[in-house]
Amino acid sequence: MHKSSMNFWLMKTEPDVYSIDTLQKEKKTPWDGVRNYQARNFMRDSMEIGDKVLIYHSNAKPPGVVGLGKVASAPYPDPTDEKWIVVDIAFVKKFPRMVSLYEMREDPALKTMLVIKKGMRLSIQPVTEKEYTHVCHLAETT
DNA sequence: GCCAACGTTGGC
DNA sequence: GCCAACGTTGGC
Repeated sequence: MHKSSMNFWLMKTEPDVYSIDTLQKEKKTPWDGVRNYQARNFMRDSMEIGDKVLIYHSNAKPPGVVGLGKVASAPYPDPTDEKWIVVDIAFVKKFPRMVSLYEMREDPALKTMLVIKKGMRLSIQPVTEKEYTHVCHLAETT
């Protein structure tokens, strides 16, 4: 059974470990190190090549969405631990400015986003197309 | 299978 | 650096 509609995601990375700038330089990377079953299942069962991704800097000052990526491979074993899996994520663009967590929280249009919920640690989250588009729009406006 | 202890995430 | 929230581990 195949899904045909495009999916949208938010994927967290700690900029001290792997930032949007590194992704821009490398153009594509295996999204390794995911050690949470729910996040793994999203990669394994729901992601499709071409899905659009908000790249989010966690453990940053401030935290927020810094740019865009896209899913660039089918799932395959995590090279750092073959019990887990990765997908490749390709660089798409770096935003002219960060859309901070604070700003997303304040925006009524984004009140359903998972990332703004207290205690939400999930490192890969589905977002709606509307949320995705709205975050992109915020990034392109002041 | 329960659940207390422990480890991790990640905002603040 | 603190600690709330959550996920995992392991004894029973």
